[in-house]
Amino acid sequence: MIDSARLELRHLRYFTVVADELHFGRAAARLSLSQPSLSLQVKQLEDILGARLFDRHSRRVALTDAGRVFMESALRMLRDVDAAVLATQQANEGHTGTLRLGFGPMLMLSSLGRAVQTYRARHPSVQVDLRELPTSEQIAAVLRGDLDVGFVRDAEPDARLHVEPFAREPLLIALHRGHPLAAAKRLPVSALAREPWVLFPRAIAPLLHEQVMRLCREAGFTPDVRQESREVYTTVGLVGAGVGVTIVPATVQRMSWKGVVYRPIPRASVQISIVRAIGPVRPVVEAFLSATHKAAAKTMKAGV
Amino acid sequence: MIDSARLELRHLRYFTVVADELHFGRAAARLSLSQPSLSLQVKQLEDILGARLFDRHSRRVALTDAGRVFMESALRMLRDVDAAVLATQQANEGHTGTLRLGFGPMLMLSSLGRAVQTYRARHPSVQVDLRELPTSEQIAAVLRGDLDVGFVRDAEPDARLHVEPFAREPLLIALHRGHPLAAAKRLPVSALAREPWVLFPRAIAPLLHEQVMRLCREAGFTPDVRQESREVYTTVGLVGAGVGVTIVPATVQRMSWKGVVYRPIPRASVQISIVRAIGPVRPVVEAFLSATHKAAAKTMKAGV
DNA sequence: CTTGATCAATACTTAATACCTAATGATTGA
DNA sequence: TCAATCATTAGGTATTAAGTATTGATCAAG
Repeated sequence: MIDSARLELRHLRYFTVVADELHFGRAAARLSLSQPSLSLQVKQLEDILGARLFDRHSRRVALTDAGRVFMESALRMLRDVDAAVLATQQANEGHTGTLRLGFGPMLMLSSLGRAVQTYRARHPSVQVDLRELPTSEQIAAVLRGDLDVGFVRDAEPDARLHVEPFAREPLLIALHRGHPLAAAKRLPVSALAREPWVLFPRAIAPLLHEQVMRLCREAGFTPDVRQESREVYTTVGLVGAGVGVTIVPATVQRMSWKGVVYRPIPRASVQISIVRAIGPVRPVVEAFLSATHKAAAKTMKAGV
Repeated sequence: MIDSARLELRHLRYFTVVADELHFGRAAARLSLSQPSLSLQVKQLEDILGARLFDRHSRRVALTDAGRVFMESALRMLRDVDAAVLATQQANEGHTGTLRLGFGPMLMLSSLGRAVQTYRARHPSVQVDLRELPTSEQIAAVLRGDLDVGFVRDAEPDARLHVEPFAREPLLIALHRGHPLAAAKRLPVSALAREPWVLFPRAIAPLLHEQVMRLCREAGFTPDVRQESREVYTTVGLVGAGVGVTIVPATVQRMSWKGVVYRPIPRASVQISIVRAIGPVRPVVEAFLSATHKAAAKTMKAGV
C-alpha cells in the first residue's frame, strides 16, 4: 500500500538473514536477537509489503515467490547502501569530486603541470577542470566560487583571499634571433634601454608589470613600449617577428617559438602563489593542496 | 566506519527532504516533524557516515561534496525501495513468476492451447514453462513439485492430488484412407472387431486405455492389438502406414496426418482434468487457475 | 553599536516501539 | 501418544525517536 514509508533497512537486514537460514531460531542467533522479536519484525515487514514472504510450516520455512523477488531486491539494496556509504566517505576524504583549478599563462608547462599530473594519477576519481586565465580573472573567479584554487604569478595581498607561495620562477629577456644583441650569451637589462619593447598592459598582472618596470629603472631607463599585448603567446610572437624585446617568466621558454631566443636575468624571479577564498575548504581541495605542498617542498629541495 | 548498520531508511528520507529544501525548518514542516528532531536525525546520519553532509551557516544551509554524493545515492535507493515493494506485490498477486505446466499429448492444440495463449498475453511478466508429458510422468512431476499444474486425459482419484475437470474431448476412430471401411462416413466401433489394432500400452494412460477397452467390449469384441506404441505421433503414423486402426482423442485430428481419416464415435468422450498437488498454491498458479476456470466456463457455454 | 529577526543546535521530557522473557500453539517423527 | 522442534502470542522493559522550550549564532536594519 502507501505504507512503504514504514519500511526500514532493519527489516531488510533481518529478512535476508531469515531467508538465508530459512530458520527463525538460527537467524535470530546470527542477529543477536531473540527469536520472537525477529518473528515480529518479519511479520511487520510482510504487513508493510502486503505480501507473505515465507511459507511457515511448523518444521520448515520456505520463501514464497514474493519472498524470492523481495530477497533479490533486498540484497541489492543492502549492497547499494554499503556502496553509498563508502562513496560518501570517499567524497568526504577528498578522493572523489571535482576540482576547479585556474593557472596563469603557460604555468601548466612548469612544475605545476607535473604536480597536477601526479595528483591526477593518484586520484583518478577526482575530475580536474583546468582553466588558463590572467591573474585578475582568476581572483574574480575564486571570489565568485567558480574556481577552487588559482595559481598566479603576482598575488597582491587581499583580505578576502588566502595566498601562499608555491614556487619561484626566473625572469628572462626575450629577443629576436637575428637581433644584434642576440650574439651575446649574457645580456644586462641595461642593454635593452634603447630597444623597442613589447609588453602586456599593467592591468593584466600588476605586480609582474611593476617588477619589469623596477628592473628597467634599476638599469637606468624606462622601457619604450611600442606594442601592448594581452596574451603571452602574442607577445612572444611579436618578439619573434622582430617588433621588439620583452621580459617573460622562464616557463615561456618551453614554448620554443621559432626565431625567439632567451637570456637569463641574474637574481630576477617572480613568485608563483596559490590563491583561494578564505573560509571552509572542500575536502577535494584540501587533499589537493596538501599533495601540492608536498610536491612543492620536494621541488624546492631539488631546485626547481 | 563499521557503523553503517545503524543506517535506516528514515535517515535517507529525512536527508533528501533537507537537501531539497536546504532549510531545516521547512523540511521539518514537510516531514510533519519538529525542527530539533530533524536536526538530531541528520546529525546522527552524519555521525553514522562519518562525513558532514551540510555546511550550516547560520542563515544558509548548503550541501557538501559528500552530501551531493550521498544525495544521489539516497534518491536512487529510495526509488529502488519503492520499485522493490511494487515488484514484491506484483509477485504476490501472481503477476510475475514462473508457471510450470504439463499437458498430455497434443493438448496444446485444443482449447487449452488457446487458454494458455490468452493467459500469456495478459500476464507478460509470468514465464510459462510448458512440457508435453504422459499422464504418469505429469503426476510424478506434480508430486515432486517439479510441475505446478498438469493437464491430463485420465486422472484417477488420488489423495495426494487435487483433480478438477477442465473440458471433455470426443473420441474418434482413426484408420487408413485407403481402408475399405473408410468409405463410410459413419462407422460403428463394432466394425473394427476383425481389424488389426495399434494402441498405446496401458501404463501410459490407464483410464483412457480402459475406456477404449470398454468401448470395444460394448461393441462385442476384444481388440486385436498388433502393435503397441508409446507416442500418439507414432500411433497415428502406424495407422497412416496401414498397420492397423485405433481410437484417439479428437485433438489428434489437428495433426492431419497424410493418409489418416477419422470417424466420430457418438457419445464417447474423455475427460481432460487439471491436476495439482494439495496444499498451498503459489500466487502465479492461483491466478492461472482462476483465469483458466473462467476460460473453461466460457468454452463450455460456447460448446467446446 | 545595538536591536531584532532568523535559523540551527542544545537540554530535557514524553511517547513510541523494538526488544526481552515466558508461555502457548502447532506440527511432525518416534 | 509423547516428545521434540519451531513459530507465534502476551506482557513488561528499555531504547530511542519525537516533542517543547530555550539557547546561541549570524546577519540586517535602525
